[in-house]
Amino acid sequence: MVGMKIGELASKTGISAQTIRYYENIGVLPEAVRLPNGYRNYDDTTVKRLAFIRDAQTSGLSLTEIHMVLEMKDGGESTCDHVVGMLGQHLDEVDRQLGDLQRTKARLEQMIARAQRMDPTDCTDPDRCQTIASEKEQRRR
Amino acid sequence: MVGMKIGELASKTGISAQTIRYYENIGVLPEAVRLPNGYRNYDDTTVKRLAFIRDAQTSGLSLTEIHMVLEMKDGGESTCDHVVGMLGQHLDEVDRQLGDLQRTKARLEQMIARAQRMDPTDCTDPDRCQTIASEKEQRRR
DNA sequence: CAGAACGTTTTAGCCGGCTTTAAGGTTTGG
DNA sequence: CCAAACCTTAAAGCCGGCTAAAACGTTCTG
Repeated sequence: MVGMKIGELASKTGISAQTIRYYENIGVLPEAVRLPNGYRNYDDTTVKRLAFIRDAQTSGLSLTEIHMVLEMKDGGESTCDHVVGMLGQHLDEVDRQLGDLQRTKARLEQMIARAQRMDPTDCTDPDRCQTIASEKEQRRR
Repeated sequence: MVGMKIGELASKTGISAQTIRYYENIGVLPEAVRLPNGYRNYDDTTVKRLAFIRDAQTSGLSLTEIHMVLEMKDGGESTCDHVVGMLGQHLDEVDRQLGDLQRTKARLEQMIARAQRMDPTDCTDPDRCQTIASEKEQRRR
């Protein structure tokens, strides 16, 4: 089993053949070696590389960033410092998103609670929804 | 000040004129009344409606969902039950996203910690990054 | 030896929420 | 009276990460 075609690589990795070609297009995969008939030929290094891509994606890295890391690796540079820096930036971003999401959650819970103790006949203003209206507006009432 | 043109509405609400037209296109704003010269003319109900849209967006509702709520309101139906149901679904979704994000955060922290106690000369495998490689792979080493 | 099941390419579409561009018409200020 | 600043429309572009379609060539299976 020295090589495989794109379909086998796809079923081995769970990544569709179209997506694998797309990855080659945008550069996260190098140009594949071709068989005499023009078919792409892969070996296990590409299986590993795709696993790496999936891992990196799961960690929230974009394909562009993964591309950058892989380019440096392909160029033989040491990437650990760079990778750690990028991961730190990502962690910051994830923290920001967590904060946003927690505020959104609090908002939603407040609104649901408010809606449940509200008289439905209050729902009359055609340009306002008492349930969704901002807290500022709510306090003013 | 009985009416205003789109520019004034834009500066009053902080929502750009293009976006306001876009909202009219997709239906979250009703078709604006026109002045004799064809210019859109707005009053304060639209200011309120845009504030409502921003509030609903901040609560994580998509324009499509906001559109649905506003359509029901415009049709005179009581929307509280419906809105509460939608908010509940959103809360579930937000919880799911929070879980994802917390797992991602844990992953990132683990990777950063691992990278910092790692020997940079280990960074040799051209298809693997020791820092980003999956936990499963890490344990196997 | 047919036809299914692969492979190839280029191109376009999707999601959401805008933003930009092009090519005009109207109004306002000095 | 002219230019700047507003307004109008329709259409295209953007972000990311694919997915699908069309139109073709190759290889495997019965």
